[in-house]
Amino acid sequence: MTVHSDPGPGHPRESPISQPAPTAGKRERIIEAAIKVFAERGFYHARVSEVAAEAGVAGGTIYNYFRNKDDLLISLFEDRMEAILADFRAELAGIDSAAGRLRRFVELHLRMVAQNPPLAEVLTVELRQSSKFMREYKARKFGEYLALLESLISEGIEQGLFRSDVDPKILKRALFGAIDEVSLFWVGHQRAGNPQPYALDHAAEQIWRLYAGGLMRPQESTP
Amino acid sequence: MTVHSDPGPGHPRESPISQPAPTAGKRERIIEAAIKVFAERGFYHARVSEVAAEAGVAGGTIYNYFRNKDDLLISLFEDRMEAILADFRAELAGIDSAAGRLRRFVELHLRMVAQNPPLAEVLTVELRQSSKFMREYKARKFGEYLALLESLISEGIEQGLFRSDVDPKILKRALFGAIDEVSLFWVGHQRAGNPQPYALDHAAEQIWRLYAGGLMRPQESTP
Amino acid sequence: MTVHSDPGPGHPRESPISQPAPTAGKRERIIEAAIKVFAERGFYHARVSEVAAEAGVAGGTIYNYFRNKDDLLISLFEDRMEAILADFRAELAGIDSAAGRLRRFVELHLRMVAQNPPLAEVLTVELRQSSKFMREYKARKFGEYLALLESLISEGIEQGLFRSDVDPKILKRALFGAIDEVSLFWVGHQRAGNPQPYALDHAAEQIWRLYAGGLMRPQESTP
Amino acid sequence: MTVHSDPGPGHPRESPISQPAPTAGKRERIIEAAIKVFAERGFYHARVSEVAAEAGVAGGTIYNYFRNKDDLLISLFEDRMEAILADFRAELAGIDSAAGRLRRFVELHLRMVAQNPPLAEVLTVELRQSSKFMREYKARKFGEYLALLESLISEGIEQGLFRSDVDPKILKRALFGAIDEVSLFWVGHQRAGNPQPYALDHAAEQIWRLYAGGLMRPQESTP
DNA sequence: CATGAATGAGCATTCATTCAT
DNA sequence: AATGAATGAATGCTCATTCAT
Repeated sequence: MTVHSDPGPGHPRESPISQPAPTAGKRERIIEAAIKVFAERGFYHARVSEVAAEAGVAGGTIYNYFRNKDDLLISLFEDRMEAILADFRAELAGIDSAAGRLRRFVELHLRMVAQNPPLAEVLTVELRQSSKFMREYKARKFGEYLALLESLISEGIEQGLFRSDVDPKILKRALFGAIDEVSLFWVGHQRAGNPQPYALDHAAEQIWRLYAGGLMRPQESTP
Repeated sequence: MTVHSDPGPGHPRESPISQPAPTAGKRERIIEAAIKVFAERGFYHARVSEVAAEAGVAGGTIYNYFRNKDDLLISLFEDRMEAILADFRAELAGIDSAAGRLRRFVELHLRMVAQNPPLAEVLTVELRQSSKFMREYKARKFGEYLALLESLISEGIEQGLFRSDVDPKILKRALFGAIDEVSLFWVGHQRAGNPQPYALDHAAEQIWRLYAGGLMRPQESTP
Repeated sequence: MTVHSDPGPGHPRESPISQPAPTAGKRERIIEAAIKVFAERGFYHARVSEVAAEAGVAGGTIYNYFRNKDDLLISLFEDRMEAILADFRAELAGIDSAAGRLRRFVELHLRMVAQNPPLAEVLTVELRQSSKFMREYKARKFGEYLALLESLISEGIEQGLFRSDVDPKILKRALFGAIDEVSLFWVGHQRAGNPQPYALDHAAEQIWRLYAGGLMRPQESTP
Repeated sequence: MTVHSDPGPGHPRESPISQPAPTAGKRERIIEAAIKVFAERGFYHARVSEVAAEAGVAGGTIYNYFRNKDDLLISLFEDRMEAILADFRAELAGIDSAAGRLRRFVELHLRMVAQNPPLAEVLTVELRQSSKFMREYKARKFGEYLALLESLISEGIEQGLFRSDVDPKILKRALFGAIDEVSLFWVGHQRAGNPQPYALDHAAEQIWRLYAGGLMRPQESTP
């Protein structure tokens, strides 16, 4: 499934019954370690040996599971984005109104940030840097996330709930950028040892209220 | 003024009368070169020697004007941010209504992006990475820009134009994030050789309409 | 007999009666694989895992039969040189004249090259490199081959067939070097996908004629 | 002239007047060091840092003059082969008879070996190994040396001095192989701390006598 | 005996920075 | 001030070897 990364010796994903393979979870542990280390030190300042130490494996072991440092970042991204997308889709499936779904999306993103700040940092900050190849890769993969967001806006328009003069191509980015920036500041503040600058659910409410007000047709009021 | 960077042999800013010193503009040329190279290759992939070549100076010359590579990025940031802030303040000074000023802010940011895409890339992308020191530095310096934005929102609330239940601390970040994301996608698209995904002034209008709708008190309509 | 290499699980050579052990031939398969891989990639570029793959065994299995990579090369050398020497001695046993035996030696060497080019490459090229220890080892083991050659020349002198002013110590090396160089060029040419630069039996005749002319006393003519 | 290697900062070859450039001789010193270290330890066992230490420069300096370790070997080869060829051509220019020229060639090769054993080792041993690219490169460059040898044989045939049934394509290799093997054994013996196994000029005489006897038409006698 | 995942020593190479000229 | 050759610390990656299963 992952094209660019060796699934690793234990091939954990391919043993459905899976009495824990000898290497079960090793790939996972490396990814977890990478998220932590990349978030703390930044991708370029992080040394592969630090990731290995954090994962409790030898340096060379990383290369049994990932082609190189770049591939570790990409695989991490792909792996976690897939899980997040699946989670989001499941959560949104039970909600009828486009407005409710969009609101839920905002909440879900910020909940994810609150539950796993280092992951949020890595997913949104680290991949902006790195090689041209990785920027392109990220753009592609990240597109799915934005496509989901765009579909929520488009649905709202189709349902006659949102104003018809909004451009979903632009507003999906505007909304994502808003959520992302609010998240990252919060995450950075935490890391620096400061108290929370604001509660994330308060932020979710603020953002949603703003966008609801901007998106909805005049007669609608914020739910 | 610049604490961390050597103003350089010509000290151009300090000789107000100054017929251009023999090295006048050398510091400036290096900064211009750095913007170009950092935008193209990313801060970590850019080599100091590439910046030097682009600026038409020898590698060692960079170090007559900047302490090190980090300092070059920071100085660049400081230098350009000051100019941008001064420009924005001048532009906004002539506008009365908080709504008009906020709208103008969005337009100015996107105009800046359109006029100098590499600068936009460097200012918003490159500084997210880098060392802990630089992240903190950026947060501080960047705060002025956000403070300006916050003041515009706060004014709107004080003037009774904007809803009183919005949190300017959060919404300034939401608005900045929205503008930034829309900008960066546009910039990245351009760099990749693609046609523009959207016109930036159309984007400015969309963003403004959205935020206006969300910020303004119900009885107000988008201008 | 083999001091430095584990004869392996089947110990085939030490059980003279022995119906082939379950692993019989595994050591042999590894050696064959090593000859192929070392010839193709060179000893230093060849990876042990490549040899294992070529032999159809797991990487670790190599180490049940050989101490390490160096030992694999040495064992290969020893093994094949013994077989070659036995073959040569048997072939030469039936020839009376020293001249005929020397001529046959040249033919046998080139026939061996033609029949097994990769082996020829490994035996003569790869062992020149490698560690000091291996160079010395090779010198010793290889000496037997040269000793055979020297004995043929010495016999010719004793028989009054060859000139008495030739130095067998030097000429054995000269002759070996000549045969070897002619062989290796031919082998390299083949590997590169080129057509044969010359027929090896033509080369054998040329070399023999040259050495016969140079070695034999004036009144003698090439047999 | 050298295509694949940076001639280095001082560009010593390009300053014909050459008051010693600041880096004069640095490239040369590195090559000398490389010859010594490669001969002692073998190309693959030699570390770049050892070459640097031997040359009295920092590790990184090597890379101001050569692209990488391979390029150092190739450049070394090219550099010295050119000098040797020029030397040989000059020496041979003053000799009339093909036989005399061929004899001189043998003497020159062995003289070169005696004067610079490490160079002889590197030129003939180290380049046989290494990557496919280098093998091909060597074949090309080394061809010039062999072409000179072939021309000497061909001339002898044309002059009616050598037998017309000898194949210069094969015999040039046979002769080179003979000289080379005799040389390398001598060199290896020296390095191992043993007394010389034979005098090199004695070897030259033996080889020449052998080839003269084999090449010359029956009525000719060795000069 | 066979396996192959795990190990970690080893090393070429890069590139920011210095400093003699 | 400007230069650019020299420096050497820093690190990603390879691959021979081990050993638990």
